[in-house]
Formats: sequence, C-alpha cells, structure tokens
Amino acid sequence: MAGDKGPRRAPQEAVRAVREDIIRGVFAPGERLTEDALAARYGVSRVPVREALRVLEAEGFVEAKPYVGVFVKELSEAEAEDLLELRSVIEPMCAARAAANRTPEQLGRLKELVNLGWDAVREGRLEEVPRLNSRFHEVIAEASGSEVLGQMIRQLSQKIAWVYAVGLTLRAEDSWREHEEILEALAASDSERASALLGQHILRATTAYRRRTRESA
Amino acid sequence: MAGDKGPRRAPQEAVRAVREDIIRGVFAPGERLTEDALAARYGVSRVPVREALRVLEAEGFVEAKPYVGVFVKELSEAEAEDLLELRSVIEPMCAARAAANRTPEQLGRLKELVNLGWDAVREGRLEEVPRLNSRFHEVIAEASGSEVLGQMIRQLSQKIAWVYAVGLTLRAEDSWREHEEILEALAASDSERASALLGQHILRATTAYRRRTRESA
DNA sequence: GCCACCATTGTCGTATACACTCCCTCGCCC
DNA sequence: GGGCGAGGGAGTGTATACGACAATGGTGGC
Repeated sequence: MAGDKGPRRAPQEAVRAVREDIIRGVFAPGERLTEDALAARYGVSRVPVREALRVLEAEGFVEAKPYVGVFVKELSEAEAEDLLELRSVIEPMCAARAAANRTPEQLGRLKELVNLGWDAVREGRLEEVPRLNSRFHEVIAEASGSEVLGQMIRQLSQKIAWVYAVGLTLRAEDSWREHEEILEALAASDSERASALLGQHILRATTAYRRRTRESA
Repeated sequence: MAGDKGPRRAPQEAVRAVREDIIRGVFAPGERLTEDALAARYGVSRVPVREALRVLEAEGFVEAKPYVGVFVKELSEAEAEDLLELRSVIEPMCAARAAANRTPEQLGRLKELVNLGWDAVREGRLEEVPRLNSRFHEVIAEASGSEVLGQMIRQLSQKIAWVYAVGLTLRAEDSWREHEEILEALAASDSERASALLGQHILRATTAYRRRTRESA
C-alpha cells in the first residue's frame, strides 16, 4: 500500500502523515502511540517511524518517556493563549517582508488558496478549512524570504491549526474575506497595509477563540 | 566512554552533543557530517545518530539531502537579523510571565548564573560566556511557566548563541550587568520593570550585533 | 587533448534481530 | 482477605546487515 509509491524518503512522509493525523484528531491528546502500530499503518519499518516521532517530539506535538512510549501532548488553555499571542506578534512582521519579497508564483498560489477556501466555506466542507488556513499562512511565511522566520511560522501555524481543530471551527467566512484583503495588499506591494490587515486578522481570530473557549467552559 | 554511563537515552545525549559542537564551532557551517564519524565520535551506533540528526534538522541547525548527507547550515546576515528581531519581541513577553510565575528555586539558579557570568567575564574566559548567556535566558523561559513559549525561546536562544559564537563575542560586561538588573526585577516580582529591562537588553544586544557585523563588512 | 560514459566506492536508507526496561498479573505469605 | 514480591508479556532502545543511490575516478572514443 505505501511501498509502491515512494521508496525514497519514508521518514519525511511519516512525519507529515502522523502530524496530519494528530492535527485532524485521529490520535487524541494523551493517547499512546506504539511504533509497531504506526509502522504497520504506513507500511514501513520501525526505524523511519522512530525518526518521525523524534521530529514530532522536537516540534512539541508528542512527548516521549524513555522505555515507556510516546504520547500525544495535551494542550492547556494557557498554552493555546500563548500560541495565539505569539502568532499575533510574529505574523505581522512576516507579512511586511512578504509584501516586499513575494514572487508572482507565490502570489498565484495564494490566489488559488483563497479560491479553495471560499469554495470550502460556501459548500460547507468545514473540515477542510483549517488545513487551507494553515497553508495560506505558510505560503506567506515562505514569501517573506526568511528561512528561519518561515520555519518558526510553519511550526506555529501547524500548532494553531491543531488548537482550532480540537475546539471545532468557527468564524470561517470572515476569516477568508480577510484573507482576500490581505492578498490584495500583497499584490499591490503595500507593506504597511498588509502588516496592518494581518494584525487585525490575527487579533480577531484570537478574540473569536477566546470567546469560543469561554462559551464551552 | 559513552557506553558506560547511561545506556538509557543515547540519542538525546547525541542531540545535545552535536548541537553544542555546532554552536561551539567544532563543526563549521557548510561542513559535511557523516553518520559513521559521529557514531564513532560518541561511541554509539548509527541509529541514535540518525535520530539526533533528524531532530537537529527539524530545529534548523543542519540540512539533509537524500542519499548525500547532512550539512551544517550557513547563517546569512538576513537570517541573523530575523533571529534577533524575533527574540526582541518574544523575550519581553516571556519575562513578564516569568516575573509572575517564577519559583524560588529558579530564582536561585538565575543568581548562580549571574555570578558565573560575572566570574567568566572578569577572568577573561569569554568562550564560556555564550553558553551561560543562553542558559540565563533559557531559565527565564522555563520560569515563564509556558511550555510552548519555553520551547520556542529555547530553540531561538540556541541559535542566537550560535550566531554570536560565529562572529566572536563582545559587549560581555554590559550584558551581565543588565542580567543582574533583570534578576533584581524578577526577585521583586515587578513584571513591568522586568519586561522593560529585558526589552532594553535585547535592543542593545541587537544594536551591538549590527554594529559588529557592519564593522567586519 | 578533451569530453562522455561506465565502473567503483563510499554513504545513506531500510529492514531484521536481539537486549533491556517497564508494567501487569499471578501466586504466596502475613 | 489484603498486601507484597516474583515472573511473564509487551514495547522500546540499540546494534548489525543488506540494498539503493550519488559522487568520483579512470578509460575509451572522438
């Protein structure tokens, strides 16, 4: 099943697969992940799985206890707040550089993502929205031109997506309307406007998250 | 040498060891790291070394090319700027929470680090200063109480130390005097002062770095 | 003399096999 | 009947072995 497509780079694929499954909620927080089960699930040996789990541990998605096993981490309310606050200061910085350094190719990908996002929202396929949301922000990070900044944002964005997925998804239409405005600013190479819009965008997302978590409490 | 002490967790030690060697300049940027050589260097097999290299790749210290090998990354001027700017916004946030959540034990460790730092500076052992510097900031991150924030700062701090180590170390006395003042603010549970001082501290460090890199250019 | 092609070598990628540790269960003793 | 200790099972940690790919050097042809 998994061995027919790409025998070249198994661990990298395993990292993506496990991380996606964690974000999508296939593996619940606190759940124990056995190397053997994951190896069977992805049709590879234990060695690539081990490497993948190590990477995910470094990224903060799982926690490994020696001779016991790896467990999916549990996000507390406080940590979710930290993630959102962190993003609220880093993303505007990123957007300002993206407006200056973006390439036409990246702009095209952003346009495509905005279209896909709108379609998903209109057709009610809300389970696809968080992933598109993450990708939109990842491309902006890539467009900033800074590899360090991009890597930081990438990890952060993935964790944010996780937080959102755990607590369901709301505020989808507004979010994608704002994405569209940000795209326009990037197309016009307007650094200040892009930075300001992204700041507002994150602020509203943060507020929405807080309101939602307080409702559930 | 390595097999007699702890048979429990070899890869974690390998990660620390390789990262330290990269930061200390034992492995120069662009240098090729062979798994076999590292395995022999630390007295373990290739498997733990592979896991360690994967973690370091996720952290951004090395880059792996399939079937070719792993290479120590090369930091550009722009990326160094990004790291410093990133720290300048994250650390004050971290200091404010540390002032509120610190434990007496953590405060004690900070005091000890300040003393060690002063001693190292006075006795002219400047090669030890970057590591103490990193640890000071890492303990503050730990004292913030946020695991997510702590992990972010930890990675960031290590890369900053790397940047500093590559371009030699200056401004040592001022840095540790400022560390002492920050410590006082933390002891007094003064969130605002701690945050403000750390902001100044990072700003001055950034300025010093920029000046130094422009002098060398 | 120069360029292209091929063999060789070195290194990574993966699978298999074994040793050690933790946890759970069963039996024994108090 | 309850608590404690030993034994077995499950799973991780590590080492070894083999296959796959890229880089390099040599040889043949042009």
